[in-house]
Amino acid sequence: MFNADTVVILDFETTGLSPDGGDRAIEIGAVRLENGQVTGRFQELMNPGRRVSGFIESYTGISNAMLAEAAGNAEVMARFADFIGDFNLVAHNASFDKRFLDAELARIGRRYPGQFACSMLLARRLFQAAPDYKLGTLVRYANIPVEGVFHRALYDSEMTAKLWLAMLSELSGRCRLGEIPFELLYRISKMPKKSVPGFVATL
DNA sequence: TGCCAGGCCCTCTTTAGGGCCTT
Repeated sequence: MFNADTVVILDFETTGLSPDGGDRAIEIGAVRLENGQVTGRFQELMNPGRRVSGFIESYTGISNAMLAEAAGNAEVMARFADFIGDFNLVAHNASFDKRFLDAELARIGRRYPGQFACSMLLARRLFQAAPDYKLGTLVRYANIPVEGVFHRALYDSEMTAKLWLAMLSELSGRCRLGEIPFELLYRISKMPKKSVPGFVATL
């Protein structure tokens, strides 16, 4: 197998774009990848204690009625902190999900020790010919079958996991490494774009 | 009252501006 590291790939649905501006998580979805296989899934709605906008209802398909029946953020995020444990994390445009994860966990006094990698940054370096770097575009670019609706947390995390595996496959096809550790992917995702092809050729 | 993100990346750049990506 080309990656023996276990990673948790996650996606939040939220009330808006900025936790600093008062926005909250309303759904968390995640898959655990072990040896390239999905070995765990997590999906829960959470009630942020306020109504969400009509825009968010239509964007996510998550209604105020659905959230009214959900457990509160603290209860759900505590379960999610147990799920991620000390594994490394991945999300598409991770700077967004990391802000919400940090904010929601800070509210309940929980932390995570792993590194947080971004599939969008890695795609910009490994799929430089892609037309753009939206999750849906990259999934189609990598010829990953689409069989659900984007903008729900578990589905988007499943698609991000498949994209992550497609990038692992792409990289393993371009180098001689038998196993590609998370640390290497993380390092490539932070490298200047121009230096990536030359670096990969040395592996 | 009125406002409302932020990190990355490119370029007509670095004493900056604007588009992308996430909800």
